[in-house]
Amino acid sequence: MPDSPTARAVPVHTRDRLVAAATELIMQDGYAAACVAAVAERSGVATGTLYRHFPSKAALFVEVFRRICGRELEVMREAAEAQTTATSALDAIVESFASRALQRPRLAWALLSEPADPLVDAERLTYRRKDRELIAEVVRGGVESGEFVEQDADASAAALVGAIGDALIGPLSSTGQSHADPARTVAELQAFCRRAVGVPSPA
Amino acid sequence: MPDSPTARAVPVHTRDRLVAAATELIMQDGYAAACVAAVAERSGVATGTLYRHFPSKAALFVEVFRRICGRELEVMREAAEAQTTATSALDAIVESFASRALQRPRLAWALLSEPADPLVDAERLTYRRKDRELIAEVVRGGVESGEFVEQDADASAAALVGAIGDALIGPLSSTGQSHADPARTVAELQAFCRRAVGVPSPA
DNA sequence: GATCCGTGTGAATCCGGATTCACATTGACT
DNA sequence: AGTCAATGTGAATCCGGATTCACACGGATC
Repeated sequence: MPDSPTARAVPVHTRDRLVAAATELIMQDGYAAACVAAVAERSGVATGTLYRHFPSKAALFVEVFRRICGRELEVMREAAEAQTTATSALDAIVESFASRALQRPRLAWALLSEPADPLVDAERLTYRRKDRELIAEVVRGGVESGEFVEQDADASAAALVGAIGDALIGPLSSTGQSHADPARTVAELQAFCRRAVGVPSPA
Repeated sequence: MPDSPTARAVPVHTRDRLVAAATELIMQDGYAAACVAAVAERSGVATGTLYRHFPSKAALFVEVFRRICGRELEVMREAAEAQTTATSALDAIVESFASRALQRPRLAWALLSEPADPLVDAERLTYRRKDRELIAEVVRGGVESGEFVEQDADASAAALVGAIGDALIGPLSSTGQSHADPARTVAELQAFCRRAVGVPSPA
């Protein structure tokens, strides 16, 4: 039975190759470098082919962002849910976010603040909102359990998202300089966040 | 002595008019709406004239950003220096930043995170760094005086800048919805920042 | 084997701005 | 008056991409 219908020569749906190529380009050189021509070339297809699978460049990248951000969010959520206290959940979120951002700084920057199409920006905001919601959830839990002081969970969550993002990507924004000591940076940030939500000082 | 040399018919150096027009456009509709044609029209000159005073559009907007951000920074610095304790200085910075950002949300967003030319982005980063330095200074003071707990002032400053920015403009990012209760938002943010640097709870 | 559909091709085209430039105008200085 | 520098004009031009489209090609269906 040569060449059965289901066992085609690993064509790997072109659509997926396009998404993969776009993802790689963003990881390497950010959104700016991810022009249609580059994506097509990297996928081994012509530029026109891209439009057989996506109505526009923006649509392709919305999908790319959706996939990446979705996974990131899931990782954070799982990290948080594996913990038993709000404090350790907060630590876990920071740790998760930080370690991944520091490993792929370019990607982190692209995801968090690199200029992009309006459609892509909208997608970014959607996920940022989800990040806030996840953190707000943790904060609410901490306040209820008495681990954290009384506070407006949504306001704190917004501030925490900003703090985490800026502390990690702010300093190295687009310029390639990395943090001197990642572990220390993360620890410092965790301490900051704990204090911010009012975890009693360990001293 | 009709028409003395110094009393020209209020020409108001065209250069300044261009800067003013560009500033107004940014305040109203953000960077995206500030195209060369619009700036020129609003200044009452032709597009070509812009290039008599600036080598490029980016150069014009770098100057615009420099002026605005410089003033904002100065206001924050003065607000901080008028205080006698690090805690009140931190409060004053947050209050200053917040009240101004909430009054001109569109401008705040343009200044903090709207996509712009690389040159303009670079200017933005310069001022963000200065913001960090100002706050780091305050944090250092607080740590020394014992008002704040021991911490890495630079790391905390980066996180604080992010927290303040996100808490204020994050939620309303580009979409016109404003904060329900500005005063409450500011108070909540001040409390967050105090806790974050380890000011002993007022309770 | 005729037709159709899904897919691929890539040069030509379109598009939104920024930028240029040949041509005034005006005031200053000789 | 004559020259020059500075400034203004705005239509024409340029430019970096995204997007289109007329033209294949293979496999499936009838």
